[in-house]
Amino acid sequence: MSRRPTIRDVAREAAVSTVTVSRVANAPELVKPATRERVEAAMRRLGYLPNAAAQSMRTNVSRTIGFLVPDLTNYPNAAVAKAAEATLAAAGYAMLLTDSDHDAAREARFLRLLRSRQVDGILLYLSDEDDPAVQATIEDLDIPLVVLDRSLPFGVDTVFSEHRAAMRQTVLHLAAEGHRELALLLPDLRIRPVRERAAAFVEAVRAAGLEPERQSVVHAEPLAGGPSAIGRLLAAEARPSALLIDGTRLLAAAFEALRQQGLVGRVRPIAIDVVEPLAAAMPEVVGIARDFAAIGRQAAQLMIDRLSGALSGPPRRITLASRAVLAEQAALPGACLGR
Amino acid sequence: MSRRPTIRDVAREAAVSTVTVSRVANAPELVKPATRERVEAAMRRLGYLPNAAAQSMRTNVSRTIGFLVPDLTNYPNAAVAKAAEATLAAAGYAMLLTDSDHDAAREARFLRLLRSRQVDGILLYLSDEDDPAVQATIEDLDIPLVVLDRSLPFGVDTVFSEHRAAMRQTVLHLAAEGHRELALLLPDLRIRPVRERAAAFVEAVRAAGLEPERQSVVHAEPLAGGPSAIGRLLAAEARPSALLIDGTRLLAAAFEALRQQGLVGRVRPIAIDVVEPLAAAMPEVVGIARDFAAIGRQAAQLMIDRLSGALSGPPRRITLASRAVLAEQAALPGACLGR
DNA sequence: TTGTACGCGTTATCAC
DNA sequence: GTGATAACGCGTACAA
Repeated sequence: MSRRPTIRDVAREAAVSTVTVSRVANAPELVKPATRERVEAAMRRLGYLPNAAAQSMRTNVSRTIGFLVPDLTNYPNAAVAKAAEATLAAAGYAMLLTDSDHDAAREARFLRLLRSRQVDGILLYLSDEDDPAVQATIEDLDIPLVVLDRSLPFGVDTVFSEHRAAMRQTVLHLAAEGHRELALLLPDLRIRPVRERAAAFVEAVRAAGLEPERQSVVHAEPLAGGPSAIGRLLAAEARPSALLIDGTRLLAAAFEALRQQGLVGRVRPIAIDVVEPLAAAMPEVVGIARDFAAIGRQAAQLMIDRLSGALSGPPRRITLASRAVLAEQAALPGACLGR
Repeated sequence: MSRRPTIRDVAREAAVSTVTVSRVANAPELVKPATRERVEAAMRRLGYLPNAAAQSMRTNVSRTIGFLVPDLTNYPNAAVAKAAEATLAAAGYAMLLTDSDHDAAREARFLRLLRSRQVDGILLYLSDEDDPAVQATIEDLDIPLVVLDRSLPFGVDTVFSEHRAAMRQTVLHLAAEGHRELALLLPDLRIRPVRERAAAFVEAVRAAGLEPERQSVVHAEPLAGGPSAIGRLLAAEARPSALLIDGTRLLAAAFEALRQQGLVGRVRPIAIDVVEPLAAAMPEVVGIARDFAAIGRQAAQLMIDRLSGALSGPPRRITLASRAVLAEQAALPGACLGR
């Protein structure tokens, strides 16, 4: 395992200067075909690969994008990351992925780390859009940034999801089915989608003419206090007849609570942003879905356009729709899930 | 947005040489405290961050690890990647993530790309362990490689999962419950876990004394032909009474087929390697589980030890267990899933 | 069409 | 304890 071949080795092998080798790689049209072939043959013979670190140093461009997510095992994060990676790779960019595990301190640290690693831009899923330290770090960034579905108090390129219409549709649908008590179960996070959904729920409940004091919005930790908060909700005398649940983890917690209290089939579960294979397995449960691949593609494309200069000027804000997909209650197995 | 400060700017600001600045960053104990503080102050004032590309060029070390997965939206991939990233980050390594989307050609390409990006090592989930081009690319690699649960015809550091014991246990359990016709549903991939499970199933069926010709192993594309292959299986006259299903996607396809044929509740579904929140939502379905976080940690640690020199010598093979977790059939809602 | 010369930001080496 | 200097691999003026 000897030293890896450099541009100089190739130059020697092909009996040209390093400049010519560099040109064969970066601007082949400037090199006479015969010379080019000689150089390419030498490259193949030696197994030459350009040294990205050296290129990056020389050009001040790494063709690498950082992506920071709160939790990669959360399906939306993974799906968006996957689509973004594919789009970036097609444009010649690699993706440096970091997972903050919902820790704002780690987020600030990773942002600096990515910066120090010379990434050309950052795609960002924040776990707390209010955190001042993180906000300050972001504002200090001197590279393009694309934020995913967060509201920040300054202008940034952002890919938003529209959450309100689908929520409204879902609530109206449930009201039309005769549900009089609804509950919305949300993770306890300070992020835009949670806030939008809560606000839209309250509005929609009013629009549907449901008694406001019999509807509830519960913020729960999916893992820690989640199940018990849900348990309390279900034990209340004005128990909801339908439960809108945000995310796969809370959905699992909700099922557990329903099972424990023998309420399966008596409370209709409606899932928001649920992992796709699960949605396929239990379509009767899905309420609101998003096209995560499209989100990832758009975010990556926005980044690519910023870096290529195809897009310049003030922060761009893209909004993608959510979809309400509700089966008829009549067609539901409802009573049959769990125990 | 002016030029980013370099080590020279800091040196000037602190009235020392660049060497001293470098030492403050890399070997602070060699610098007199007073000097060190002056330098650190200058760093903070200027917002200095070392240029990773320059470091990498000088030292030939990037402190970056590549991770290639077949599909990031597949829960096991994401969970392993997350744990690996956390372990690597704690050791000062960043993770360059690529997704081959189950395309062997892309795998070979990404391996070269990672190499060209000067990653110090590669963690590898292969989508086809038999592909000769990929195998050749791997053997050519001159950096540490940790393979995840694949059998390759040459020695490599590998983190395996043990699949057989749990499969055997599960089959015996089902036989004891009275099931006489079993079917195992696997993705159509040439990878070790699929082969191990198939082999263990055949063995276990024999050990349980079940009639071999009434048991089946079906390889199905999760998306394309999957549902129809499952449909045929269920339409056969010797229809299985229990279905062991590998992976979340096939599980979804299986539910769809069961629903279509009105067999929900008459065929017991048993899931292998299923996404965790789904397992929490439908515990009655889970059959075999693995600790993906442990897998990711072990793989990352193996890599770190290779790079630090803590581990040297012949390829290391680590094997982690699977867990059979079967609820009693009597306690199952069985008859109640889907419609 | 090709080559010479230099510098990107950092660290290893060796001298002081 | 600190500094001068060279070198890492590459791309780019500029010259030929």
